[in-house]
Amino acid sequence: MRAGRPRDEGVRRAILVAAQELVLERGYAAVTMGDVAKRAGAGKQTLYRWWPGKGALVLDAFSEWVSQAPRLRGPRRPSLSSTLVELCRGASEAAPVLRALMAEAQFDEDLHRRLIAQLVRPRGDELRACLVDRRPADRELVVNVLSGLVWQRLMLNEPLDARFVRFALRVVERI
Amino acid sequence: MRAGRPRDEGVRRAILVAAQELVLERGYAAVTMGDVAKRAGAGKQTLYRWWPGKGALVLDAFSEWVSQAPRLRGPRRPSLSSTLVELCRGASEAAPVLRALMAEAQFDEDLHRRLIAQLVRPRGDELRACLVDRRPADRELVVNVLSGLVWQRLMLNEPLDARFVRFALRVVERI
Amino acid sequence: MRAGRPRDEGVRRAILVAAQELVLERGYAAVTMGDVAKRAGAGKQTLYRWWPGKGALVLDAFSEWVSQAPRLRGPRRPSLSSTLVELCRGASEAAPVLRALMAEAQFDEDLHRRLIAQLVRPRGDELRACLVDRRPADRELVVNVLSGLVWQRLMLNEPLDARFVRFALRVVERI
Amino acid sequence: MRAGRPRDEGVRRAILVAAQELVLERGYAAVTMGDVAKRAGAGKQTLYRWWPGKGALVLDAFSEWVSQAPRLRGPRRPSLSSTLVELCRGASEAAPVLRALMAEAQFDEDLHRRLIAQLVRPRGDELRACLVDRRPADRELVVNVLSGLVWQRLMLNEPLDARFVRFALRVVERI
DNA sequence: CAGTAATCGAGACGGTACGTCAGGTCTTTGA
DNA sequence: TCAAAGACCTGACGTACCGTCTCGATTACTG
Repeated sequence: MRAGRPRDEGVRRAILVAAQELVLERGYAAVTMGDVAKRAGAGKQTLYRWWPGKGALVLDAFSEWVSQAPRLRGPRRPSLSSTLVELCRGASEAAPVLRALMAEAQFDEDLHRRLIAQLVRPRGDELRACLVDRRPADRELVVNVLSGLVWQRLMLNEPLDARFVRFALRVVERI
Repeated sequence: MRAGRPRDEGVRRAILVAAQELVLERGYAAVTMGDVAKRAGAGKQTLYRWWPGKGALVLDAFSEWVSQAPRLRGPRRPSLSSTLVELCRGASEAAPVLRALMAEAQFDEDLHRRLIAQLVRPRGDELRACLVDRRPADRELVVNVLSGLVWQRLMLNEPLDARFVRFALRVVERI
Repeated sequence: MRAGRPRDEGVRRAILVAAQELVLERGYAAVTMGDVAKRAGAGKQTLYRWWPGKGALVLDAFSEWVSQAPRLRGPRRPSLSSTLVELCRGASEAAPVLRALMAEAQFDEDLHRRLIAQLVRPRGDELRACLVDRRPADRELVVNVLSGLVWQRLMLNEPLDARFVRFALRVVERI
Repeated sequence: MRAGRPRDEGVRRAILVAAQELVLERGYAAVTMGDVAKRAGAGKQTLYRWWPGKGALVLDAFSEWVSQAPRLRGPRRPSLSSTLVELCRGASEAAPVLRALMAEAQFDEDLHRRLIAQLVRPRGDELRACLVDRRPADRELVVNVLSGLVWQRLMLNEPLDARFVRFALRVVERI
């Protein structure tokens, strides 16, 4: 093992919790690294030791939050519609954070990569998994269209509600 | 006429030109209001008198730029494919600015409204105009899908090239 | 007479009144040329046409105010003590303005000259007039000492009250 | 010891030196906090962390300068005349700064207190120390008169030369 | 009585400094 | 070596006021 004092896992969790709370309270833009440090009872340096910036930190904070959410993990393959409903529910709740992260990622190459790896790709994979009985080319097509509709909806700040889900499913069944 | 010294049109144009040049040279994030003022030979206050911030200013600068671009204005209704090609060409050239503006708009309600009114809606309308022979419900569906695909492509920093256009058209003809 | 529209005397008075009121309401430092113009219903240019800056304007505004004050103008030569009392009363009332003007004059050569000509010298002359029966050398000495004591008192923001007058008179009778 | 990085004494000195140099080169009014920061290789925030504004900073810069000057510190009590000569020499050299500080203090209550505590009172005490063989009441009287004469001379921008010293001493011996 | 010249209110303009804020790094003490 | 605390440099922010300018409108005198 590496020499020196080991990383304090409690501190890491405190930081993520603080980041999450503050972002939910004030919104992403109104939270600073210093705020998070203070709330977590940590030093700013400790934040920067483990995360390159606010974006990556908040991304981690909400990755955990999302993965804690009860996802449908039955033995049977989930249907597209139930998956889409679940996905929209999550995206709707976390909409302000998702918007902010995607926005910040436009100015930060590294965050952009992380965001795609931790959020965009996994959601795409979930959808893809519901389409195993489609032709591979069609599969990509549908995944692209659905993901495009959802992200556009987020960035334009329009609701990801049941009406939208019906709309999206109507599109898919036409393809 | 209104009392007082009238707004100097030359200054307005100089500011927009300066903003455009600087954004193209250095990229949106690396340009400050002070830079634009200096390049335009204007005072910062003059910028803030007419625009609420960098986002709105750059949006105006590129709105004019876009509207100067030779758009297809034939007497006949343009085809969907040619419109999409043209739209992707424009979006591809201005991609860095579009990404930045959409990103900034996530943090700025006012800019969000302006962006939709000056960029998002007009492009949607162009597409819609090519679809007059579709059923109204289908029309909205197609416009949404295409616009979603394009914006997603922009935010994920993937190329809006000929291959993408073919892909998008394939989607549309299935609907 | 010179061609062109003649100076509007009403405007001049309105500006002086506005300056005076504003300075009394908010204090010298918190008043701007723009404020005075607005209150007077005048344009800023009109202010700058007739005064070089805030200092000179306020000086004029309070010169008139001071000269309106009922000064002892009897047929007989006024006594030193009554003159000093009167002078301290005036200085005490206008203390904030006097402090500000003298302060501003330290940064403005022109205002410095005006201040001496319109305020410092006249007050010295009033004192001098009470000392005609002293030897000329003594006279200057006393005037200098008294004026020094008063200005020091102003700049140090100490009260110019009856106690001070007694103190000053005690000094003088020793000389 | 207190936690956190301790104040960097070198930075503090660099700032004071920079302030002093710039004020001597350009004059108080032509120096900005930003100038001082740049010259000192410091951030503006660091200046504002330790001083509330330009006035307090320059006051500190010249307080140190004055205290470095070789003051008469003989075993014997210094004479009034030699003290006054020395005081006028210092005041004469630093006249522009003293005028500016006293002026600024008229607009800034906090600076006013600092100025009196760091400059006005100490000089008065030096004079008072030369007058221990006078009656207490006379002592205050003389100190007030001398200090009044000096400050008036400064504010009216008249020379504090040998002639003035003789004049002042003549006044005192009459009292 | 038209023409000239200066005034006036209004407010845009270039410029300069302000004081604040956040980002990210560095330097202590202490565990 | 990690951690908390907080000083530090950097650079942009948006505001305030300065003194000048450019309008249209007004008001005298001048030819």
